[in-house]
Amino acid sequence: MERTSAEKILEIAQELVQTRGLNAMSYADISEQLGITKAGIHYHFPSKDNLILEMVKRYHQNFRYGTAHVNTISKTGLERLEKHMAYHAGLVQIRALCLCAMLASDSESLSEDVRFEVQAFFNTSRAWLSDALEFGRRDGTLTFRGSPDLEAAQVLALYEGAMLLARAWNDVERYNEPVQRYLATVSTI
Amino acid sequence: MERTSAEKILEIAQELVQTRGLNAMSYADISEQLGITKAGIHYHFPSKDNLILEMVKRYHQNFRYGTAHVNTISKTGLERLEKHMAYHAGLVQIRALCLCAMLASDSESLSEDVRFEVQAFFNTSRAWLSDALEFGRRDGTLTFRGSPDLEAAQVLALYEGAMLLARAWNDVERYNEPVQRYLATVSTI
DNA sequence: GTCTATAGGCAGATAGAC
DNA sequence: GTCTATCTGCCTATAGAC
Repeated sequence: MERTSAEKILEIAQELVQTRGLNAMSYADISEQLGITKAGIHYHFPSKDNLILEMVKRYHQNFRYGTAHVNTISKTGLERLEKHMAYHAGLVQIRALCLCAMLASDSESLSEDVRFEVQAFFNTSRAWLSDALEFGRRDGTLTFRGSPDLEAAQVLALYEGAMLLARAWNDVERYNEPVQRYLATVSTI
Repeated sequence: MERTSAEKILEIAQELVQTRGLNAMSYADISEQLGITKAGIHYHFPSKDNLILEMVKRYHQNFRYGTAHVNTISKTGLERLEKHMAYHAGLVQIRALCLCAMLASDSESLSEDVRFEVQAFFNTSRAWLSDALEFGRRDGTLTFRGSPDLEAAQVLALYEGAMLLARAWNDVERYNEPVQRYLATVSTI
């Protein structure tokens, strides 16, 4: 199965949004990187809003696939968390933010449809984190007080914030420092 | 001492950047709210980059004044933290992000000068948080493991991330939930 | 200091040929 | 599906009158 033009567009556009922000990404930028004209992109995605909506849906779906994969290859809850954090370190290293974190900051420029999809993504993230935490508590690799769901909300805020701060220096250590410190406090090992 | 035009411009522009983002704020927007023309604004701030630079310097300075005031009126370290968090809840309520968090997300659109000022602001924030934490540890109202500086970095990431997430729902409770939970874990009371 | 007028560029989007 | 050509509108910024 070959990658279609629509998929290539989404891929390139997504990286541009994650690194530059919604309003600093243009059809001209995608056109330049992909090698087809702006009009060609409009054939696949009539409006920018439409493009962003499909982008977030795809990002959300890829997140589901990615976390499902992490679940299968990880033996412990701690391992799940570690892999999750490592993945986000990779984003920081290419100067990217989580797509939905970037769109949350550009929230006022979004259509209602996109805002709902962004919320849905964060709901999925929180639910997955909650599961990972609960899993780790049961297998004895993680320890924390209170409900996994509330702990998950806190972890989510922590690493999204850490990614944002790391951007100010373009230094992945600004992300790793607080995140590793958190992992050390919840890890029983 | 009356507020000068330059000050009014900075004030209005800052709120626009905090609520909409750097690239979604224009001289036309400021012009509309302030009642003087775009050319009039260019007289005070020749370029947008210049305007943003002055804005961040002013924001940083106001942060110093604000935290110094919090220090004088607070009896405990816990009280300092609580006031700090309450201030940021106010920002969330008007759909604003911390100015420097917003600019960190728009980092790729910034001049080097502005990026340095954003870093300086975060350094000041972290240092103040570290002091508040240490103060609280000594007065017995706060408890946490390890160095106040590393704890400060984590707290900073936590509430900046919580503000970002709260934006996705435009719901201050999404900020309060993780932040209050954090305060509960460090409070000895 | 603030105005009118305008330059020059880039944005998102469309029409119609191939 | 992709192209060339073009539209309209907004952007930052400047010139010059008052």
